[in-house]
Amino acid sequence: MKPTIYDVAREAGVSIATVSKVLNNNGRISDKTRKKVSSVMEKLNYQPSMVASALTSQRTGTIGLMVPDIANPFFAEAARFFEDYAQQTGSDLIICSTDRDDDKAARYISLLQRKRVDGLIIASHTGNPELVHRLLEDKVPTVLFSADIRLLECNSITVDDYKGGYIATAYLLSLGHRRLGIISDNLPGSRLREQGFIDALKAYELSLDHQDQMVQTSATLENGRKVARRMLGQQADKRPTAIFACNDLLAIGVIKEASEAGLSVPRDLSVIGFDNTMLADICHPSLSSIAQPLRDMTEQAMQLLNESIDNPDAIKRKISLPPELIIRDSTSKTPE
Amino acid sequence: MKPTIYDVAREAGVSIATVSKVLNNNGRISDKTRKKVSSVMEKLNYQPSMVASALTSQRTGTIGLMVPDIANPFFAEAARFFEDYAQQTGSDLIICSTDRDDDKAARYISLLQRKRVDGLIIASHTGNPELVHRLLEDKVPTVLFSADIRLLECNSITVDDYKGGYIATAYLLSLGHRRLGIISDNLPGSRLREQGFIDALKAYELSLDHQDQMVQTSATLENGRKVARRMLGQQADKRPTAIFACNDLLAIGVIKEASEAGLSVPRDLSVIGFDNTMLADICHPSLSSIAQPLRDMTEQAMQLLNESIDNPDAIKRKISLPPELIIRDSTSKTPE
DNA sequence: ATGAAAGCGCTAACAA
DNA sequence: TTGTTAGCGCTTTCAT
Repeated sequence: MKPTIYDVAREAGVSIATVSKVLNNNGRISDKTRKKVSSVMEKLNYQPSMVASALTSQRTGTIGLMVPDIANPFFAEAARFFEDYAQQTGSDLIICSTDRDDDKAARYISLLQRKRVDGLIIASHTGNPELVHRLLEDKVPTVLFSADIRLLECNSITVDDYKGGYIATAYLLSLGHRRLGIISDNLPGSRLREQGFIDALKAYELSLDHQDQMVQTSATLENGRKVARRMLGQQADKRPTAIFACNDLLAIGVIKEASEAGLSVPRDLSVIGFDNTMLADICHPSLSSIAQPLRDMTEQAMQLLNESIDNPDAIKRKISLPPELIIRDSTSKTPE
Repeated sequence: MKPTIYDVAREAGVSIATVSKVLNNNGRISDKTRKKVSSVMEKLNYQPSMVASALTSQRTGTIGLMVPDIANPFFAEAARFFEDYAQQTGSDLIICSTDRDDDKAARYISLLQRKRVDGLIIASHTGNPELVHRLLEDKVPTVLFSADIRLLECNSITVDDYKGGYIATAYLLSLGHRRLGIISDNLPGSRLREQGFIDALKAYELSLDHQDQMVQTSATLENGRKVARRMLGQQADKRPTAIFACNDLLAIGVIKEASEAGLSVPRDLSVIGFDNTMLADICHPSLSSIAQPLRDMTEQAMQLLNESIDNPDAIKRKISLPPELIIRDSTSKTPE
């Protein structure tokens, strides 16, 4: 069996309280006994049980990270940052993919609570605010990430979606484009991106002529293609010369479809995405995109979470960080 | 405070043993008390502490997954499968990114042991077999994933790397290519892929003329570009007409570099990758690749791990699964 | 500076 | 069928 604190104590000829003290480096311990105990620990290859210490200290040192799908590059990249920040405080991450399924999310939340995680980061928008509401009632330290529930008094970190939509659009307009299309998904953040899009058009005294210039779909490459097919199927003087897709996957779908339809990106069509995932670099032409400041966002989120863990009654904050325009090869000026 | 088993027992007018029994659905309990207890649990919103039960049962229900980097799509995709299989047994995953750094890996292993995870999946090749060796000595249920340490008697799941290298190469040869290049990384599996490459050449009575046709580098897009630059910089009748890259990222680097150098893929150069990550679909032209059967591999790995958890002395097995050739648009016949 | 002892919230063997 | 009780391996007062 694994050695316990008792084994160490016996072998070192001290009490378990003493061992605990050198372990946690608190209380006053003479240098001599500290050395003695330490050497015994070494010798026995003692690995203190965090499950036992969690039982007494009420801290597990693990935090739960809920994402829609860890195989999605945006969330995988975010998870990596979270992991790194967690590690700094000696914590680790349990990762849960919800597939944006409320039942699955509920089951995972329940599991994480039974595991007594110190806190929760919810990067998976669930359609159901009730889930988060219950967490708040139970005073479970929680922060929403890259998604917010505005009517709920909860911690959240988001990119400024409205501004992101605005600058993406303003950029396309500045390149001379006047017929724009937007493809968004069905998440709350995307409503804001759409609003930014519309307001940017207004600033140029433009507006959307017809439905087909603004469509919502769930975020897959295939859906990007489908929508593009429809948008680009219009006659040449009606179809958009630039498309703003609310995430990179959709944008790449557009690029692929355009290429296959014989349109050259960016010569015949400019495309801009959102999220600036590693995919933006990989597709061809490389994708201009609106970057979420992931590193800062995760850092702020962890900070908020840690504060919330230290003081569950701390006032809740909603923090929004600025997006950044990343220009690559999928956008260019209009011909004339 | 959160309600405990005592609260439930008191409220239901029974002993904690009874509560425990209805909780775990064992022992004989009358229907009446079961109902009573259940309703009290419901009413109090009782969430049994898994840390307490872990302390007694010696099972935490969590398994550790060590990967080089969870932001790497190959491992993110694998993690997703692992998560799904873990969920079936009510477990969850702690994910650790090692960056292939032995110290970091060692620290994570230590952390996971202190957390008393039920088992470890190591998908992160560490240069140091000693780490795994120690786990084996401590009888920590462990399985190596997509990497093996051949001299160590340990569980492992791998794709048949040799065969993968062979069929990739045989495929290129069947297309008429005779001047081939290979770019591999510095992992053990890649040695096998190289061997498969060489043996396939032999079967056509070909061999490598010179060093430049076979280079090793670490697996990044940028490195793929660098190597491609060198390979393709040779005069036209010397440079390879097809390149086998030992993973998708390198392959995509090659494609990007070739395009920029004015070569058309696949007309002027065929490229094939390895791993068949989602990136293969996203790049342009889409990438032919050797698929690792991730779903099967993860399933087998979880099965091996579970057996190993149930019986730490179970005999160790090394399982190798067949790769599959996935043809997309980055490969084609030679002109003549 | 060190130790005794009382929990933390469960499980499981044994009694009743 | 139900309850008593002794752990599981720690932390933390409170004595000494």
